Amino acid sequence: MDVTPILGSLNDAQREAVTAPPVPLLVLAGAGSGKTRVLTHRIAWLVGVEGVAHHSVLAVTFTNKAAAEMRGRIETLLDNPAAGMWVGTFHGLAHRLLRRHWKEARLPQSFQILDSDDQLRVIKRLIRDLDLDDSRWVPKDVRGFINRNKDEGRRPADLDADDDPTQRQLAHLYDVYQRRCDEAGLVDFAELLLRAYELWRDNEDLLTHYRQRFRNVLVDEFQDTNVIQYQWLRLLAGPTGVPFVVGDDDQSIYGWRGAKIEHLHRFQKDFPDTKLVRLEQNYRSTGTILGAANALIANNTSRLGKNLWTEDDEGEPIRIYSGFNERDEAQFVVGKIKDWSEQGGARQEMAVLYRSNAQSRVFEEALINAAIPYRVYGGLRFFERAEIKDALAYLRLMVNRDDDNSFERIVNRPTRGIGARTLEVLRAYSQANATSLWKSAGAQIEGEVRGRASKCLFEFMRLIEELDQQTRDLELHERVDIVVNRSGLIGHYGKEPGEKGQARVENLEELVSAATGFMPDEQLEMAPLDAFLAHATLESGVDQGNPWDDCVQLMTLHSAKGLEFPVVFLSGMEDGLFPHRLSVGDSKALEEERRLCYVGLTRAMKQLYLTYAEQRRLHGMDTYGMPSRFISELPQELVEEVRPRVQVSRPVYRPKHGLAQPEAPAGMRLGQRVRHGKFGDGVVLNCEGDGAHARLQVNFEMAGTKWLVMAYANLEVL
DNA sequence: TACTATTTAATTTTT
DNA sequence: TTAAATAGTA
Repeated sequence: MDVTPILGSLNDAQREAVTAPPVPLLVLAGAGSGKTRVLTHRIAWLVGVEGVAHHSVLAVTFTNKAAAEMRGRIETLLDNPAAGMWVGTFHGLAHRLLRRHWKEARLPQSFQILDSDDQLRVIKRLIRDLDLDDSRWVPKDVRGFINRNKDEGRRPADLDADDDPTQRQLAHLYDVYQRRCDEAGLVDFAELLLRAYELWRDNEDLLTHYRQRFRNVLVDEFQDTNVIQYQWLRLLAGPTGVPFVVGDDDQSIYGWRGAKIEHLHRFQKDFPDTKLVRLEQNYRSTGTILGAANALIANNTSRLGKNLWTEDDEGEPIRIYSGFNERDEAQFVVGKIKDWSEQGGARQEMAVLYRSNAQSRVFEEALINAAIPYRVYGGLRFFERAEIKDALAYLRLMVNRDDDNSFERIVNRPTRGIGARTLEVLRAYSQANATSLWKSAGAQIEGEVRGRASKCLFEFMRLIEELDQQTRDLELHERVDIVVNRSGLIGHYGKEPGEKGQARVENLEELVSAATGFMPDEQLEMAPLDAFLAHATLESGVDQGNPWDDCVQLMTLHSAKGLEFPVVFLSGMEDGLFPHRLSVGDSKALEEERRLCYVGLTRAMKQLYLTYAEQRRLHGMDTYGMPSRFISELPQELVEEVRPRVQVSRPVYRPKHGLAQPEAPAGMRLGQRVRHGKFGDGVVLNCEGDGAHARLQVNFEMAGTKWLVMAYANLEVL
C-alpha cells in the first residue's frame, strides 16, 4: 500500500505518533500543531497499513462538531466509508450503548434524555413537592450538586454526609431526583455517562465483549475529560489496552465543568509504558504571537511543558490599545476591521473575542453603526427554543405517557383550561400513589377533578392518544407536522404579536423540515421518532446563520477554542473582567484564566490586537479597571502601544446633576491613576468627603483596594 | 389567565 | 443596564 497520502504531509513528530507501535500513546499537541490531523491520520494508518478492522476503532471527542469533522476527515483519507467505526462524543457513544443494552442498564426501552433545562424543571418541581424553601435550596445549586457527583461517579449511597445537615439534605434531594427520573424513564446528560460506565462495570460479559472489540481507542481533547469519562476509558482499555490520546494541558479551560487536567499526568501512571510525543511545531501563527503565548503560559505551574515554534516570520508586533471607555474600544476595533477590509481582506477572517457574552453588545452596536455584517456565536440553539421544546414534549408524551416533565410542560400549552388547581390535585394523587401524572389524570377524571376541568383534561388525554394512534404508521415528518398543528401550538404562537410570534411559527415549521431531512443512525435500531427525540436533545442544533455570508466573527474565548483567524481582537483586557474577578485570588482558577488567554492569543495567525477600556459601564455603573495582568506578562519587545496615552480626548468627569456627588479633591477624579509610596500604582475607585480630609478608595495593582485619607496618603497623580 | 410591576442578580458551555 | 423570574392585579 502506498502510505504517501497518510504520511506525506506530516512532520517528524506527527509521523512518529501516527506510526507508533501499539503502546499507550500520549500526544501533547500545542495549539495549531495539527492535533486532529494526527488523530485522523493515525486511524487511517491503523486501518490502511496495520490492517485493523473498522469496527475495532472507537474515536471519541467532546462536541458534535468535532466528531462530525473527524468522521469527515477519516472518510476522505480512507476513501471508503468509516462504517463500523464508533466515532462520536462521549455522550453520543454512551447513549448508543444504553440503547443497545437498555435491559442490562435497567432502563425502559424508550427512555428519554433530559437536557439541563429539563433537568432544572424536574428539580424545581421536586423542591416544591418536598416543601423546601427554594432560596435555601437553590435549584441550580442542587443541579450542580447532583451533576458534580454524577460526573465523579458517585451515587447517593456513596455520599457520606456524616452529620452535616446541608449535605444530608442535598444527598436526599439527589436520591429522590434519581428515583423520579428512573420512574419516568428520564436520563440526564451526566446520567448517560454514569450509566454507561456502570453498565460495563457491572456486566462482565459485556465489558469483555467491548474490550475485545474496541482494541483501538482514540481520544481527542483529552485534557477535557472528567472523572467518569476517564474511568469509562480505563474500564474499556483494561489492563492490556493501548489508548491513543491527544491533548494540550495548556488549553484546558473547562475545569469549572469538571474537566480534570490531572488526567494528562495520570495517564502516564495508569498506563505504565506510555509513549509521549510532543507536537511543538505550529503552523498557524507568526513568531511574535507564539513568543507572546509561550511567555504568558510559562507563568503557570505544573505544566507538562512544551514550547511552540514556527518556521514562519516574526510578523507584526502585537498591538495594545487603551480606550477611554468601552465604546472607544469598540470604535478602535471597528476602525481596524475597516482597514483590513479595505486592504482586500475578508470579514470572516477577523474575530472579536471577549471573556463574557455581555461584552458582545457594544461591539454589535459599533458594527451596526458602521454597517459591517457580523455574526455572534453562542446563544439559544434551535432545539432549545421554547416553542420547539413544547413540540418535542408532545412527541415525548406520545412515546412515553409517564414522562411527567413533558406532561407538565404542555398540559396547558396552549391554554386549555387546566389550571394550577387541577394540577395540584393530580400531583397530590401521583405523590400518594407513586404513579405518573398521566395515570393520575386517568384516575381522577370525574374523581376529584370535576366539571369543566375534568372535561378539558379528558380532551387533552384524548388528543395525545389520538396523535399517537392515528399517526403511528406515518412518516416521521408527517407525524411532526400533525402534532405541531393539532396540538394547537402553531395557532397559539401565531397569536403572539409582532415578529416574535411569526418567528416561533417559522421555527415550528422548521422543526417539520428538520424531521423531513432527519436520517436516523441505523446502528441504533430505534424507532424513527425515538431517534429524532434523542437527536434533538443530544445535538441541540448547530447554530444557524448563513455561513456563506462574509461576517466578522464575535464570540467568547471559550467558543473560540479550535478555531483560527488571520486577525484577532482580544477585547476587555482588564483585571476583573479578564481575568474574571471571581477567578483572581484563587491560583488554580487564575491559571485557568491564563490558559484561556493563551487560547485567545494562539487563535491569531497574522495580526493580534489586545484592547481594554479605562472606564467601563458594568451593570449600569461606571467602573475603572486596570489593564489585565496578562498584558504585563507578555515580553515588552513583542508588543506595541497603538496610541501613547495622551489624555487629550478623555471625557471630563461630570457629576450627575441633582445628586450630591462628592467633590473630588484637587487633581483627583474617579479613574485617576495614582502612585503611593508603599502600595505602588493604583486607580481611584471612590471618594468620600472633600478637601484634605477626603477619603479615597484606591485599587492598587499589588496591594488591592484601600481607603486612604488624602491628607496623609501623599498620592502622586500619574 | 394574561399582562404589568417589582425584584434580583450578573463567567465561561457541551452534552 | 438589562434580562429574567416572580408577584401582584385586571
